[in-house]
Order: sequence, then structure tokens, then C-alpha cells
Amino acid sequence: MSIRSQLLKGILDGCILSVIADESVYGYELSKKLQQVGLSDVSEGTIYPVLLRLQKNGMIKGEMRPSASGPNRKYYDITEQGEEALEIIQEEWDLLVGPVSQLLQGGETP
Amino acid sequence: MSIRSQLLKGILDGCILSVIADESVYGYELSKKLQQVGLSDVSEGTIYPVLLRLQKNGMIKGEMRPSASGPNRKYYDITEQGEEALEIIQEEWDLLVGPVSQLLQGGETP
DNA sequence: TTTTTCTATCTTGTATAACCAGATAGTGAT
DNA sequence: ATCACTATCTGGTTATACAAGATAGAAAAA
Repeated sequence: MSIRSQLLKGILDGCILSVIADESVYGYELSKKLQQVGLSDVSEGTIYPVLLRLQKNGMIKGEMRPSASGPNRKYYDITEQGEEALEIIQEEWDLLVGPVSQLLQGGETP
Repeated sequence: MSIRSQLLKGILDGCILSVIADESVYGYELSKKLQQVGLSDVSEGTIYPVLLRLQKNGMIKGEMRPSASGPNRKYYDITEQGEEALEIIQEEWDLLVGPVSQLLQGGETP
């Protein structure tokens, strides 16, 4: 397993919520978008379980829509609950990044 | 489980390695240090298993030394292998922080 | 002296999460 | 027909963090 995948743990939900909050997307599209953004090794086998879990927890809603070129797509939209959760994740992320980056940059511990 | 603890996943090894790379520490001291730095809810029940795992994987070496005031302490030092692993974690962290922060900051996906 | 408090390490059990590999299926091009 | 691309989902495996508690030495307070 790559180290990258370990680092992803726990942040992936936030990333996916964030993309969905910005616009309606379906899973396959989402995986391409995350790869474009720089999260290059997030595969479908990882994304679909996350989407199902987020839906089960009421963070997002899924809706099947036909596609003009290919199989049906399941578009997801964020819920109110999902928006609240996303805000908390954003705050927690900001609180975490500072200390961790400073530690890893070899900053002396006081 | 708190969202914070989810975010910690995968980064904790790097944080601990980083502190040990800076100086010899024992577990109890390490937990205090991490709390000071801002990783406030990292308890001993979390840290000791990580230390044992890192040692088992050859990233750090432990050595028991007596204490003038209290029980014996097990000091840990980083190994060459640990330093190499830490460098990779640092690089991966830098690659991850940018995209994730931008996503969470509500940046539009292209 | 006894009790409490602080220091210090480790284990067991539990919940969550990400991944690999593969199944399933529609559409369009060669 | 066959291949390639789009699209979703599942099962089994492994890694990880955490809570709670067991164990124990040393010093201060009662």
C-alpha cells in the first residue's frame, strides 16, 4: 500500500463532500475530478463505498439520471446535514495542517 | 469518534517519526509534546501501539533507561530506515496539503 | 504509615476506513 | 464481433486509532 493512501485516510470524505457541495456529480466523474486536482491514486473502488456511506449517513442524496452516451449515472447532491459536516471538517483541517506541517518541516519541538 | 481523530489517520506516524528524528524521546514525553504542539487529543493508548509498530518495522530503536524520578523510561531513536521513510512522508504530505486545502476552501473544481 | 498523585508502559477489544480484484452492463468504434 | 470506454457496485483483506483498563515505581500529602 502506498503511503499516500494512508495520508488520505479521513480527509477523503471531506474532499468528496467539498466537490459535491460545489456541483452535482456522479461517481465516475468525481474520480476523474479528484485525479485532476492532484489526488491521483483515488480509484473507483475507493470512491463508490465512500459515496454509499455518505448517502447512508444523510450527507448526500443520490439520483439516477440517464446519460446520452453510456450507462445511467447516479448524480449526488449535498444535504443540509452534509454542509454542516463539511464546515466542521474544514475547521478541523485548518487546525491540523499548521501543527503537522511545522512538525514535518523539521521544526524543533519546544 | 471525533472527526479530528479521523483526520489524524496516516499522519500520526509521520508526526511521531518527526519528533523522534529531532531528539530522543520516550512515550510519555512524546504524548505531552504532541499535545503542546496542537495535536491535543493524542493519548497514550494511541501512541504506544504506534511506537511498538514503528520499532517492529525498523523505523525506530527503543532503549530502556532508568529515571531519577519515577519508573524506567523507554527512549526511542530514529534509524536510517526511519529517516528515509520520514523524508517520503514529508514529500507526500506536501503533495497532499495543497490540493486538499484548495478543495476544502471551496475552490471551484475546474 | 497509609493514601493519593504523578509518572510511565503496555494490552485487549472495537470501529472505521481504504484498497485490490473482480462482477456487471451500456455504448460506440475498429 | 471484438475492443475500448463509460459507469456502478461488492467481498475480502489490511491498517489504524481509540477507549478502557492493567501494571507498577516514586514522591508528596494525610
